[in-house]
Amino acid sequence: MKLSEAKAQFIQAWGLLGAQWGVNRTMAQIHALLLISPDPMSAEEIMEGLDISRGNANMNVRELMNWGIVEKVLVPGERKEFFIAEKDIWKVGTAIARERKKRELDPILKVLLQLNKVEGDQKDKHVKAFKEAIQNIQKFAQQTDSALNAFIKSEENWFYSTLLKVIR
Amino acid sequence: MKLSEAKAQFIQAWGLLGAQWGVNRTMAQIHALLLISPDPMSAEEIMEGLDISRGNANMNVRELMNWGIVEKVLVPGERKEFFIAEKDIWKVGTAIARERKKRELDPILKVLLQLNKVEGDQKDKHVKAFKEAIQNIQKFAQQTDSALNAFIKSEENWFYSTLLKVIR
DNA sequence: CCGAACTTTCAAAACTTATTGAAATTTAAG
DNA sequence: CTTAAATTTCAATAAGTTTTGAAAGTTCGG
Repeated sequence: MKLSEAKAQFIQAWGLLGAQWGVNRTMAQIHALLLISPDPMSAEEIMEGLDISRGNANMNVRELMNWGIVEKVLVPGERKEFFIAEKDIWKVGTAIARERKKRELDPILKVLLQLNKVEGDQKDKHVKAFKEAIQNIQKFAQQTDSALNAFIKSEENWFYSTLLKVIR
Repeated sequence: MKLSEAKAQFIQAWGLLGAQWGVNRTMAQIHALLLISPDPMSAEEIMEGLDISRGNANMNVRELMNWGIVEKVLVPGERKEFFIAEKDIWKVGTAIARERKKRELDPILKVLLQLNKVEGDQKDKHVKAFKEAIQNIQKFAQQTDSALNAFIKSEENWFYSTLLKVIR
């Protein structure tokens, strides 16, 4: 397989994956493009590489920076801005986990807490079924929350353990 | 808070969560409705409860059954079909994990395997960057695959440990 | 078998989300 | 400063997804 073909395939696959994760497809594709690029890329290069408009490129690069997995770098002697992706995929994973937890798990935990306050006769089977369901879900959600927090935090340990390997 | 209000809030929250998980909103809402219902519900009751059309209800109930988290039950003396949701939320979690792994992780693992075959001069920095990126992602993807498989399998253990608690 | 009750399908319409591109704004070199 | 290059914004539009509802299909009691 030729490099150009392989690149195209990877960008496509990463884009599809992103789309299913609620990340917009272009955002994931830009990330893919930067992941496999040996050098920082300019907005122009991204636009050309993916055949997208300037506005689209700008918007999605910004969002990737918000997520903390793409950075702006300045190339000496160049007026333009260049971008690079975080190449440690574990960091990317924890960044995604952090964002999604914020967007998804945290709000539902808040709602579940509220819903425990439902009033009504314990003997009413509707009330009983509701309370039971909410409590089970809450228990599960809290377990998931703990697991995710551990994963997100693990980034630090991973970083240090990698560092240890390098300096030894 | 009144029960009716609490139900509406839960259905709404669960629907939003589903939407962000790439599950269609109505599908998640039907699941929520069934989760908190003390009795099996008919297509009519679902349509009325969520104010959706017959077609929409039918389609999404079927999909929930494909995912293995909703079942058809027959109520003696009734011509209609009724539906119930899996109430063990851990099972629901593993069912979702299984589906998403199938839809998302498995395809990218396949692509990554292919992409290792890229040909080209190892000294070309483009080739080098590409191979490195792919290998790192592959490693991470395989770790994730193992973790998910363990989680999906854990359902059995969970089931037996719950059973043990009950029969003791 | 027949017919009524029920379920499924699917094309068209409604709704949602992403993209474009041109205008407005910002930036930095001279 | 001024100017041109670069970036950002955003209204219009395109693309994609979900929902509806009526028609077709299925099932079952009599």
